[in-house]
Amino acid sequence: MKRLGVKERIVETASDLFYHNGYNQTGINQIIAEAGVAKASMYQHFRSKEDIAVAYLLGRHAIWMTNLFDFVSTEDTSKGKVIRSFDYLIDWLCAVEFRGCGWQNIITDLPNDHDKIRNQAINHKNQIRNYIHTLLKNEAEYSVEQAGQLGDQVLILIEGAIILSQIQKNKWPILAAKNAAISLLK
Amino acid sequence: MKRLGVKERIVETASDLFYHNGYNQTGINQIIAEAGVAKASMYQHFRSKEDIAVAYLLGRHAIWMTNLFDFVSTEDTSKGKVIRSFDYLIDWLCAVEFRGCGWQNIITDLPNDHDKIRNQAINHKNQIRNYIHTLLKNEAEYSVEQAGQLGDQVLILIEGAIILSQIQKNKWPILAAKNAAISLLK
Amino acid sequence: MKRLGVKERIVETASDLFYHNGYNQTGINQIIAEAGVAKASMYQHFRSKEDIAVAYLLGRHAIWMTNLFDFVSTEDTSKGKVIRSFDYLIDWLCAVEFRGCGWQNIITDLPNDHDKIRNQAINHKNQIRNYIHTLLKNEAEYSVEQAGQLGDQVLILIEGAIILSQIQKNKWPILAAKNAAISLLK
Amino acid sequence: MKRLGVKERIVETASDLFYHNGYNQTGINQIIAEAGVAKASMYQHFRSKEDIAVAYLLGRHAIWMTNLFDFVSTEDTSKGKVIRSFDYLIDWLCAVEFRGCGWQNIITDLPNDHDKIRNQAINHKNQIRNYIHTLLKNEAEYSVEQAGQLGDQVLILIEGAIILSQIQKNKWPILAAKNAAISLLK
DNA sequence: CATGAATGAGGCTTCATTCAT
DNA sequence: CATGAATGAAGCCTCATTCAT
Repeated sequence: MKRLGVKERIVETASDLFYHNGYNQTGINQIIAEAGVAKASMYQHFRSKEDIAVAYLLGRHAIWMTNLFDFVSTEDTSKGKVIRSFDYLIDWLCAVEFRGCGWQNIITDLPNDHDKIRNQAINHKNQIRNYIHTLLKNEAEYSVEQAGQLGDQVLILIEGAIILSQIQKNKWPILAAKNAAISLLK
Repeated sequence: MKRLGVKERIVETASDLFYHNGYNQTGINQIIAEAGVAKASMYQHFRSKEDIAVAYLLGRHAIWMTNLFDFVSTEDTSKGKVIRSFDYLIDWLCAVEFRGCGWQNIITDLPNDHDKIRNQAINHKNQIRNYIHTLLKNEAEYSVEQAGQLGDQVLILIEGAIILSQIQKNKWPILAAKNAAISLLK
Repeated sequence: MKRLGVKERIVETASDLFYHNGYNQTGINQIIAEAGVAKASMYQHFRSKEDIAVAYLLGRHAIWMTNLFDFVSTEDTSKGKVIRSFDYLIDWLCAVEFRGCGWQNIITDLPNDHDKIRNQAINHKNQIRNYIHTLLKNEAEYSVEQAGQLGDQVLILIEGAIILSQIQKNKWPILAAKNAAISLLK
Repeated sequence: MKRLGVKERIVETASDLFYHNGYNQTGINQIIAEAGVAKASMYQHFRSKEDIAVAYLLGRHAIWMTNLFDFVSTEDTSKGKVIRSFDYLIDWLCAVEFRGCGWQNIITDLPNDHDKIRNQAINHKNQIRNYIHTLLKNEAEYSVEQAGQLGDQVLILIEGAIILSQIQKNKWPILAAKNAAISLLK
C-alpha cells in the first residue's frame, strides 16, 4: 500500500470504505488513518469528502465497465452479450457478498447538496443503458424502437436484480432477472 | 398534530424526515423539535434512533400495502391487479417526486449493526413478493411453478423501476417496467 | 469558578480570553478547557462562537457603563462628569495594561459575516454618545446644538485616547485627551 | 501585475487583502493564489506571514505619508496644514468605505508574540505625531510646550475620528474632529 | 524561482445518548 | 411526561509552514 502515491492511497482506501461501509458511515478520519496520510495532505488532493467520492465512483466506473465488456466478450451475438450481462452480475455481486451497487447505495441517503455525486450515478447508469441499447440495435430482428424499449426493460431488470439481491443477500433475484430477460428478448 | 400522543407525534415527524431527508441526514434534535417533544420523553418511548426507524418502517408498511390493495382493487382479474401495480408505482412515486422506496433508501447506507432496520426491509419486500405470487397463483393459466417464477420477475421489475426512477427523477422506468411485465405475463 | 453555572463559566472564561488575547486568537477548545466544560455543553448554551462574543460584549457593556456612572458620580455638575470620564479611562485602561476597548478590538479584524458582533459595538458606542450628549444638554451654558457638537467632539477624544494609549501602552494620550476636553468645554 | 517581481506581487496582493479583508482573515494560500506565486517562492522572500505584514505596513506608511504631505501642500500656513489633515482623512476613509486604519486594525486582534507588527504601528503613529508637532512648532503663536500639547490633542482627534468613522461607517466623526481641532487651535 | 506534496495542530460544529430535576 | 443540562466522540475542514523536486 505504501508504494502508491498519496492520492492513490486515499482513493483506494476511501473506495473500500465507501463501498463496504457506506458514504455517510465513513469519516474523513477513518480514511486518513487507514490510508496513512495526514489530514491536510488529503485536502491538498481533494477539496472535500464529496470530491473523494467522485473519484471513487469514477474509478469504479472504469473498472466496472471494463469488467463487464471483458465478461461478455465470450459471446458472439449482441443478444448473447446482453443475456450474459446477468452472469456478470452474479459473478460480481457474489464476490462482494451482495453489497449492491455503489452508485445506488450512495445516492439513496445523500445530503441534498451533493450533486456531483448524484451526477456520477446518473452518468454511470446512462452509460450502461447506452451500452445495452447499442447491443440490441445491432440485432437485425429488432427495430430501432424495439431495441430501445427492450433495452430499457433489461436495464430495469439489472437494477432490480442488484437491489433485491442486496436486500435478500442472495443471488436468486439475479437468476430470475436473467430468465425475464431471456423471455423478453424472445 | 398536538392531539396525537407523544409516541405518535414522534413517529409521524420522524417518518416524514427519514423518508424525505434521509435517515442519516435526520438528527434526533430535529425530530424532537418538530414533534414538540422533550428529549427524555422520546427516549422513554424509543430505546434508540434505530427503534424509531423501525416504527417508521412498520407504519409505512401498513399504509403502503393498504394503498396498493385499494389501488388495484379496481381490477377484476389477478393478472390485471399485477399490471395495475405499476400504475400504483407511478401514482406514488410521482407524488413524492421520485424520492424512492423508504426501505431501499434506509438500508443502502446503514451502519453495519442495524439489523432491526434491515429485517424490516426484508419483511416488507417479502410481503410484496408473497402478494404477487398469490395473485399469479390464482391465474389458471399458470402452473404454480410458473406463477412463482413470473412473480419474482415482476418483483424485480418493481424494484428496478423504483430505484431507476429515483436516479433519473423520471417516470419512464416505471412505464418501461409495466410494458415488460405485460410482455412477461403474455 | 466551579460554583458558577456552566453558562456563566463559559461567558466568564471567554470574556477574559476574548478581551486579553483577541477574538480570532481565542479558540473554542481553549474556552472549554479553561471553563472546564464539554464542547457539546457549550453548544447547548450558545449556537456559535459569535454568540458567545455577543454575550461577552453585552456583559461587559453593563459593567462598563455602571462603572462609568459610579466613577463620575462624585462630580456634581454635568460638565464635571464629562471631564471626569477621562479619569475613568485612566483608571480602567491602566488596570488592564492598556489592552484597549473590547468593542474596538473585536470589530477591526472581524470576519465579514459577523454582524451580531458589529452591532454590539455600534450599540455600545451609541450609548456612550447618548450619555455624553445628555450630560451636556443639562448644562445651561450650551444650546442643544452646541451640546450635540461638543458631545461628539468629546466622544472622539475618548475613542482616540483609548486606541492611542493601546498602541503606545501609555496613559499620556488619555491625559492629553482630558486637557483637550477641558479646553473645548471652556 | 505580472510585470512586477515576485516580492512586489506578494506585497501588493497581501496589502490589499490584509487591509480590506483583515490580517487573520487572509490566508497564505489566498495570497499566493492571487499573486500568482509559488508557495516556496513566497517563503524565500518572507520568513513568515508576519514579515509580509511588516512589508505591507512599511509600504503603506510611505504612501500614506506622501499622500498626506501632498494633500496639505495646498495650505500655506502650518496651522492650515494641520486643519487640512482632517480633509485628508475624509478623502481617504470615504474612498476605502471607512475600512479604518491598517495599523489600528492589525494590532487589535494580534497574536501576542507579533512584536514586529506592533512596532510598525508605533512607528507609524509616532511619525504622524512628529509631523504634527513640527508643524505646530513652526507657528509663532505657540510656545514649544504648547505646540507639543496641542499636537498630541490633534493626534488623538485623528485617531478617534478614524476608529469612530469605521464603527459608524460614516464621516461625521471626522467632521466633528475637524471642528474640535479648529477650536483647539483657536 | 516555480511547483505542489506533505504535515501537525487546530479550527468550529454536530452527533446520539444519559441524567437530574 | 416535560425540560434541558451535560457529555464523549466524531464530524468536515483550514491554518502556516517545510521540504523535495
